[in-house]
Amino acid sequence: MDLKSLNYFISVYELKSFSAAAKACFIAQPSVSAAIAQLEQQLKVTLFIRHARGVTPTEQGEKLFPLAKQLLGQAGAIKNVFSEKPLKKPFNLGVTRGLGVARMSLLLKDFTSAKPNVELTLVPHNENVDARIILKDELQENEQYIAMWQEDYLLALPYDHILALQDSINIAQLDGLPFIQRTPCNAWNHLQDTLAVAGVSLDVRAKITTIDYAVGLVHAGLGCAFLPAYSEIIQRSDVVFRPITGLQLTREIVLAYTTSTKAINNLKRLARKHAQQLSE
Amino acid sequence: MDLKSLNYFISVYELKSFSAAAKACFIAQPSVSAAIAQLEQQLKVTLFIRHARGVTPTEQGEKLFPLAKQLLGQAGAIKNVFSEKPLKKPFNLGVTRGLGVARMSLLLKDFTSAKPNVELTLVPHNENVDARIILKDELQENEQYIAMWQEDYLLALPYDHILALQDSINIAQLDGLPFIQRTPCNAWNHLQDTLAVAGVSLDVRAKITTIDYAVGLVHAGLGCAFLPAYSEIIQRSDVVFRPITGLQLTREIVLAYTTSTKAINNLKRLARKHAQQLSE
DNA sequence: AACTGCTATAGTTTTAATCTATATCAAATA
DNA sequence: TATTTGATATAGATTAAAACTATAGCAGTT
Repeated sequence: MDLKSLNYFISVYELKSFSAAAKACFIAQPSVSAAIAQLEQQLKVTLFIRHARGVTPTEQGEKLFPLAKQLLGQAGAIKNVFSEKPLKKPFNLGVTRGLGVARMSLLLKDFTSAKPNVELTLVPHNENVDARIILKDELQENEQYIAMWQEDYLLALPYDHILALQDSINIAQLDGLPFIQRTPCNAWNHLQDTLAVAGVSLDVRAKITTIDYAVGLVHAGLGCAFLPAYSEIIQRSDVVFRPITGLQLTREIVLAYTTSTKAINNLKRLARKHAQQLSE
Repeated sequence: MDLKSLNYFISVYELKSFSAAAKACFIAQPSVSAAIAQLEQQLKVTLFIRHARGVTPTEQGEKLFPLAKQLLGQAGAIKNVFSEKPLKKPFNLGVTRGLGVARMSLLLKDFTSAKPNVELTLVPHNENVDARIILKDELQENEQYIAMWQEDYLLALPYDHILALQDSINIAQLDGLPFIQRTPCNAWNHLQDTLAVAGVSLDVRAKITTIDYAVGLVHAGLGCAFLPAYSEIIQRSDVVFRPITGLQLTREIVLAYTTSTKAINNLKRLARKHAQQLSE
């Protein structure tokens, strides 16, 4: 298993086709065929079901994809570590909780790379800022905004949880379930209200502030959690996300600003780009 | 850049010798020489200074080592993902905050893999448990323990912070420094006491519960933090850890238990093994 | 000074990746 | 229904890369 064959795997996965992947990777189709077959042999799993027209990933293929993506991303990051370094200049960005460190890092990395003279400082979102990334609920009257990310709240389950076999979960099935409570969180309050009406109670095993840690504990088997299902936690193959029937909660994340400077316009552009990328 | 050449790099780095690495990797020395030269050309950096007898890593080589190690570790983990799966059976493990999700995951993965009939549940450390992993300070009278991890509290700095150029930081240099406060944390209280005596005050920019998030914000440039410097955060190349002169604080993490069952003995063995590994 | 131990270079051999050609199969189209 | 199209798999050839053996060159040790 090497980076190149994983790159071919990712390409096949995304394009659902050996020949398309071969084109994308500028090699011949039989090379892709052989590389995937070799990878399957090395990992002792079947990664794709071959059809007359294209391929579909197996469960194992689905599991490998985010892992391969991450590994290649990290390899790319290693290469980046050794390139040039820019100078800096203050830009205060307010951030609210639970935005997702990884996607924020990608955005902020782009922002600071695109303008080498910008020195970013992250501050709590209720301080004096140049711009801020917050929940739409948190917008103030003097602020304009652009939409960034929108996420449904879903039930996070360990991948081997019995309920993970269902496409969705009904309220009654939550009764007595070990649960990780995220607090403070409006959605949690909504969930509690809905459960109370239905006469359902949860077995709260931990109270956690950060989404990342909540996901980590779901994975470790501590219980389930009700979380905004954004891309970087959905991509985890070890945690499954399922909608709760009759409970539809969404949060919207926006870039808020009061005046448009050059740096803010640049950030707006990047925010749109990153919002678009993550919705694909 | 591929996994194989990074593996050779790691071997050279650890053995400080091309020929020793060649032996360890079961290839000829000139192949190692060529592979490292190729890697240096690809990354456009010099990784090792060649001596008549052996090599020493450059600053860039030092920087690449943890990154390469992590990448290879992750690649190995991908391979592990596709091996067999065991059945389960309850074992309640209490865990205190700030243990480090990654190293805990490795320990717990080993634990659950070694005994396929054990179903691990993580619970807060003050509940009824089979065993718990806690700070030594948190030990109770009826508990025995084995030592696991010991960590000095160090100042975490963004890698490009001016203070990062020093080997250690004196108290006066902390005055007015943007800071991420970790709370609740005994070491923070000690730090505050020491600073108060010295007439030094910090510019606290955020209050964070989790160590991981604190490190994330240090990296993002929000400020510095005073954190236990355990392996997985030390390995980050984007955050530098420095001792504070005249301030020596250490925390000890232990595996605590009241009775010895088979599963606990197995966990004890693994805890020792993991403690040993992380001290190398 | 001679010996030892190391890295680098040169040229050769081996291995792996990739190529072209084409068989086979299923889906789409006329 | 027959034909065409588009896809993956297999076979054999070609190319590129990895690794080899041999040895030069240099510094350190005895």
